[in-house]
Formats: sequence, C-alpha cells, structure tokens
Amino acid sequence: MNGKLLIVDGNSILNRAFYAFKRPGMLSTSEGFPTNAIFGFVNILNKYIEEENPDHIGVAFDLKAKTFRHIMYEDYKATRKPMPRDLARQLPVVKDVLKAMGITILEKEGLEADDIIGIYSRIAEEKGMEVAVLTGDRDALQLVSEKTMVIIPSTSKGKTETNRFNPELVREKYGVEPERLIDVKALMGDASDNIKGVPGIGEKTAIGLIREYQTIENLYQHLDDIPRERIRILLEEGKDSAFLSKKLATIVRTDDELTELESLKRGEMDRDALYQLFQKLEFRSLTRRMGLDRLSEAAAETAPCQVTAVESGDDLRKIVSRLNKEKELVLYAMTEHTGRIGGNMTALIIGSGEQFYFVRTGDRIGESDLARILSPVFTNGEVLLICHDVKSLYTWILSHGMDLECGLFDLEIAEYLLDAQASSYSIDSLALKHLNLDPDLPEAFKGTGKQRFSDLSPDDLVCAAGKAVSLFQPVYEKQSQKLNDSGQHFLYHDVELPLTMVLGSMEYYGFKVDRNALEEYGNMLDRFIRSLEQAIYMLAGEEFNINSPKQLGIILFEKLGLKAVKKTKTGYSTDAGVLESLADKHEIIPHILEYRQLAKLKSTYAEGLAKVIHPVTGRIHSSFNQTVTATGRISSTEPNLQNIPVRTELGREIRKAFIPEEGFTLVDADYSQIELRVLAHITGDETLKRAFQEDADIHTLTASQVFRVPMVQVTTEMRRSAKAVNFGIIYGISDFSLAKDINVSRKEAARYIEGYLDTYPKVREYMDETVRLAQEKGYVETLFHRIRHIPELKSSNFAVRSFGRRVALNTPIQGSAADIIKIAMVRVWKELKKRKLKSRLVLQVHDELLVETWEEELEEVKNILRVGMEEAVALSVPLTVDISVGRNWYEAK
DNA sequence: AAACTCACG
DNA sequence: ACGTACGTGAGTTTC
Repeated sequence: MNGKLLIVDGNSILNRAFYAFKRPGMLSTSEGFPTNAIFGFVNILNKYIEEENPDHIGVAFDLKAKTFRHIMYEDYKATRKPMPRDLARQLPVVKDVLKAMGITILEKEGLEADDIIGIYSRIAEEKGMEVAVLTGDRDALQLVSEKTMVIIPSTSKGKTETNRFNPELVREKYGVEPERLIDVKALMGDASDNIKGVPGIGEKTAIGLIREYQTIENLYQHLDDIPRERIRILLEEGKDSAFLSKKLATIVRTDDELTELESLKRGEMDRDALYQLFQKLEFRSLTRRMGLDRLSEAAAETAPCQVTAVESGDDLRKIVSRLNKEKELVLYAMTEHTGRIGGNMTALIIGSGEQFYFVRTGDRIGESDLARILSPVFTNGEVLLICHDVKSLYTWILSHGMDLECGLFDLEIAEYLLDAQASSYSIDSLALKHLNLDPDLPEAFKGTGKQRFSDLSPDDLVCAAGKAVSLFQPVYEKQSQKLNDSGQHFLYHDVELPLTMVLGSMEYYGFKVDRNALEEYGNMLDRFIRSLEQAIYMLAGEEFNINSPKQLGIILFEKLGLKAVKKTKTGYSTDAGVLESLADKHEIIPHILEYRQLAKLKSTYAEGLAKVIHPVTGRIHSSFNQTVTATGRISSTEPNLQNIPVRTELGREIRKAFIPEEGFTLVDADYSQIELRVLAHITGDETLKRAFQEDADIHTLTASQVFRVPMVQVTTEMRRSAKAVNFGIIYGISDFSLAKDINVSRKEAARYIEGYLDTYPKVREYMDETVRLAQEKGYVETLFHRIRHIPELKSSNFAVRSFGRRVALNTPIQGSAADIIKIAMVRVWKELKKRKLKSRLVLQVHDELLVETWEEELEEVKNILRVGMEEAVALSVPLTVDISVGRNWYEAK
C-alpha cells in the first residue's frame, strides 16, 4: 500500500497556536470565549494538509492519566506548569472541530501524544507509506527516517517558517543520526521534561561522545578509552541517570491495541457541523476560506445582477431621469484620494434592484459632466441613496460646486455604530459579516492603499463594481434592522450620518496656514537645537544620535553612570518621566529634555505641517475619520490637527501660524469640563451636580471636600491632586497609577480615592453598577446608545480583565461627551448653512470647535456656537462653553 | 514593521 | 500576587 500519513501532535501544535496568537485582548468571541488557539490550530493544520495532501490523518493528544514515564520516574515533567486556563477551555472545542473535519483523534490512556505518533508512523512505514509528523516538539526528531519527515513550524519575528526534517537535515543540525538523538538526550538531559541526563555533560560533549560511540551502551563498554578524566568521572557517576534518561527519552513505537491504520483514513468533512461550530466561534474568514459559506441561507439573497456600461453623457442623462423615480438607489463612487481637493472619481456605479449602470470618467464623460448629470439625484429629497463612504462622495460633489441633499445611508458609518472595533469596514468585510458571502473583490475595493481603481483593467473594474454594489441592498437591510434593535436610530440618522457631511466640508475647506510663519518658527527652533546639540556632545564627551533612545541610553547609563530607573523591552527607558527624575543628577539631562521638546516641535509640527499645506489653496486639508475610535470620538490624520501643541509656551507659538482668510477671524468655542459634567449627569450625584449648577471650580471644590478644608484654604498642591483624582475617576482609577501621577505613596493615593468616593457616593454606585452591567451584557453604552463591546471583562487574565474594567468605566463618559459635541457640530453646521453664512466650521478637537468667521457675522456665529453647543442636549447640569476670538489660533484660545 | 517617544483631549 | 490610568496619530530609529 502506498500513500501518505500526516500525524499531528495535537497538544504541541495547540500550544504553539495559543502563544503565537496571544496578545492583549486576545482573539475571542464577542462573548469573551478565547478562540486564539483554535484559530491558529485550524490554520496550521489546513496549511499542512494542503501542502502534504495526505490520505491518512490523525491528531494525537495526551491523556491526563499517568504514563509509564511518570510511574518509572516521579519527577517526569514535574517542572511543567499546568496548561493555562484559557488554553484548557479551548481543548475540547478543538476536538469537536477535528471531528467535524473528518479527522481522527488519537488518544490512549498511558500513552503520550509522542508515543502514539511513534506507533502509527512505524505502522505506516512498514506498509510502505510516507509519513509526515507535524509537531512543535523536537523530541519527535528521533522518528526521522527515509520514509518519515518531521515538520516543525517555527515563528520568528512574526513570520512563520517551516523546518522539514529529513535524515540529512538532522545530521546537519545535530551531527548524529536521527535515532541517536535519544542517546544524546540520555547524556545531556532535557530541562523541559525534567530529564536529568548526566549532570555536567552539555550538548557539545554529548554530541561528540555519541558521534564516536553511537549509543550509550557502547559508550559505557568503552569508558576506559575516554581520554578526558573529568568526563570519565562524570559519566561513571551519572551512569544510572543516563540509562534512565534514555528510557524516558525514547518514544515507544509498539502497542498491543494500536495496530492498524484503517481508522486514520481521511473522512468526509461534516460541513454543516463545522459551519455551526465556526458560527459559534465567530470564524468568519475561516468559514469563507474553507468554502462553508454556501450553506448560508443568505447566499440566496443576492441574485446575479446586470451591469450596463454607459458610454455617453446623453445616455447617462436618460438613465438618471429614469432612476430618479425610484425610492431606493444604490451608488458606489470609486473615488481616489489624490492631491486634488475633493478627490478624483475613477468610476461610478448606480442602480437599483438588479440593474446597475457603470460610468468610467474620461474623454467621453468628464468628472464635472458626471457631477452635473447626477445632480438631480443628489438633490432629490424623495430618494434614499445607499452608499459606502458618503464623505468621499460629498467632498467630490462639493468640489464640483454642487450639494448633496437626498436621503442617504452609509454602510460604513452604520457598521461603525454596530461595532466600533471592527478591524475593517470594507465592502467585503460587511458582506462576509452580514451575508456570509465573499465577493473576493480586488485590493482597490478594500481601501488598503495597495491598489487604485485606475490600476484595474476596464473589464475587471466593471465586473468587480457590479459584484460590490449587488451587496449593498442586502447589507443595508441587515444593518437597518440591527440599528433599530439596538436603539441606535437617533444616533445614526440624526448624529453620525449628518456628521459625515460636516466632516466632509471641514476637509474640503481646510484650515489656512501661514507658510512663512511656519518656516521662521522652524528656523528659530533650529538655532536652539544646534546649540543644544553642541552642549550635549560636550557634556557627553562624544557625538552621538540624541534621537536614538538606544544610543542615548548607553551614554547616560553606561558612560555617565546614571542610575537606570526604568527598563523597556529592549533596553533602558529614556522617556521624559525618567529624565525628569534624573534632572538634578547630571547637567546633561535638562539639555536633553529641551532638545527632545524642540526636535519634536521642529520635525512633527514645523516641518510636518509645511509638507501638507496644499499648493493651490494654501490651506491644510486634514482627514477627519469617523470610524476609527472605540469610544466614538473622531480622529484626524494627514496631518493630525487634534494634537497641535498648547501645553508649553514655545509649542503654543505654532498656533500663530493657523490663521483665517482675509476678511475672516477665528472663533474658538470649548466646553468647560464636559466629561466631569457628564459624570455628574450619569451618576446623578447630588454634590457633584450642585457644584456644576453653581459653576464652582470643580477641582478646588473636590480638594476642599476630599481634604476637608474650607475652599479658601485649598492650596495649589491640593488642587493639583484633586484634579488628578478627578481625571483618574474618568479613566477608571487605581491607587497605583494615581500615586505615580501625583507622586504620593500608594496608600495615600488610596486614601484620596476613598475620600473622593465618600464625598460623591453616587460615583461609587455608578462604578459598581457599570462594571456589573458590563459583565452581564458584555458591552457598555453612552447616553445616546453608542455601544462598545468589552470581551476583555471575561478574560481569565487579571491584567486584561482590569483593562476591561477601566474601559467599562471610561467609555460611557468619554463616549457621551463625544456624542454631545457631535450633536453640537451638526447643529452649528446646519445653522450656518441655513442662514447662508460665509463662516464655516474648520476644526473639532474633542471638546472644542473652531469657526473661520466672516467678520460681519461675528456676533451671529458666537451665538450659534453658544446655543448649538450648550443646548445640544439637556443634562441635569448645565453645559457651559467658553468662546474667544482672535486673528490666529494662538490668540483665539 | 515594531519599538520608543511625545503631541493633544 | 497579578500590573495599571482613557482615547488618539506621527516622526525617528532599529531590526
């Protein structure tokens, strides 16, 4: 009989998979059940089944009962830690998966997985079959022969490599024949199995001896021939241990009961059972890759669609007037993010039901023609346009001088509300998740930046676009249902969707920046940096790269002999906290701190911002991303305008370069203590509420109450501590971190927290209740029902669970504040538009809005901001807004 | 690509 | 005893 057997060490591979996929927040179901090991195991197994294409497969597992090795030797594997709980929980599930895959599980009491592998590989060899042993354990190398190969996957630096051991490779790496490895181990021992070997003999000596004498039996018969006396004595003393070790290291290859291979024949996969299991485990991509998704009832929902390529403007005009009578239309704009403000549109596909029309822009139909022809749809209040990424479409429409006023549904935004932590919002991810379908779209459709739409051939683009849009309607229906079920209708329709347009217009207008001011600022920094550099080199006694934490660490902690207070994974920590603690230990330190600050300002801000000033508009057009953060905040990229320096005077200077257009002025409006006000509202704490109703200085008040002194006796130091406690509460406090932050003992910090929670008892209740509810439901929500799933709360790892707890406490507060300012943004934007003002919203920084204001509209704009923001929502405490005006951002803050 | 550092709310 | 603040993005160095 010919053929091939793949036999797997289940425990070993599962263990590998567990650690390979182990990171904070680990792969798990939304319920919190860990799935990393199962996921890794199935992937590894599939890979080698595909590569080896065996006709027989078996996966061997250890059984708990003692093996003969334990009976012979009670220390056997005594130093092994027990299996982590998160791994043990996955073990039975892996077995279920294997059964469903039609793969035989091999277990026998008294045998280890190794032995089972030894037995079956021998049987297969004797039948003339080839054998591949898949394991992570090098002990199995003794089984290597002309017929048997041992595969050991290894992961180094994120990349998985495979070592396939045949006799030659074993000889090359270990210098002995495969079956002699047991003799080597008999001498050198194996720490992981607690096999002692001959104490004092290491790998080099062991291999040398076995190369010469082959076996330990032969070695001990010729002990007298050994020239080195020390070795001879060690061998004599360790003789018993050597023979015992050899027995322990030897894989058993015979068994009375396990004698045939028939049961290992590759069986049929039970697709239904496997599909069910993968559903439970939430293995969507694996479901698809293993071709199980055809079972989904959803597959029937997407009928094949008809795509017509439109070649002339006249044809398109006729089609649009017909389509414009439909209630629901699907539109996918293949836009490219280019240097042109508003982006370029490579192609567009629009339609309804099963009939779609594809337009590629070019000679026949230019982009502005396209915009003009479609404009009846864009301004049709009766139609619902189902899109993916409305913001890109909107900026493009704005750039052609038109507007978008029809009904809209954005698949991407909808999905963000359903799962703010999804790894991707691409069309194929949505199809996979909601419909169990994989359209297998080209890279350009996934927004990875690796491919542009214009890179695809016309035929491929039409075909892929047709596949993509055919998914929109069914995904939209699933999402709509879910949004309503989770009470998110308001958040979606009245906040996030209109916000898309607000952000689009902010991107489109941009923020004017004075290039010259930026350059002068950079030059000024440069002069300081150069003189600091010289001072640092002088004090260090040599030149080095101050930007390199590695080199800096060596200079400070080795050359200058400073005490390293903190370590990072790779070496000494040199962050600002560490340097500050060393500030008075060496003259060089303050220089380095200053150098760091200036270098940052120069590279990230002076130079970084200059690079992104648009050559035509002279403005910075940042991207505002609506689907990034887990809490509901927006983020800003290319450049990030939400972290422009303000805390230090020198950094703050850069804001002088942010200016309004001629005839305009800048108005900055920021919420005062919005997160603490939200806390007061959510907890309903009377004392906290009264503080805000009376518009007290909340940090001073907290200090007065926690330290039990009258308000007037609160020192700046007390206020500082109270402020830290207030922030700590928002972040999900711990005494340890608070202590570190305000530099008091942990006990002292714990006392502050207790004092705080006694002062504001409802806050304590809120914390307990929130964590309890989050554990029960698996998620938390904001005032407007934005949800965040927290699988970390169910982790068995204390640190991960603690993180989950802090997230549960922080998200409703940070997220509700995000909801509120988003509502305010929509109100302000709509009001400016309704009154047809020239003034425009240009930036949001979490609790702050900036409006580039036409000077004649100043009072009106201030009023719109105040009302729009303060009355965005009625809380049980007032929301107050500070407004200031200036000729640049520095002045307006 | 990952690690480190640091800018903001 | 565990190991810590919550949420982001970007530049530089190093592997």
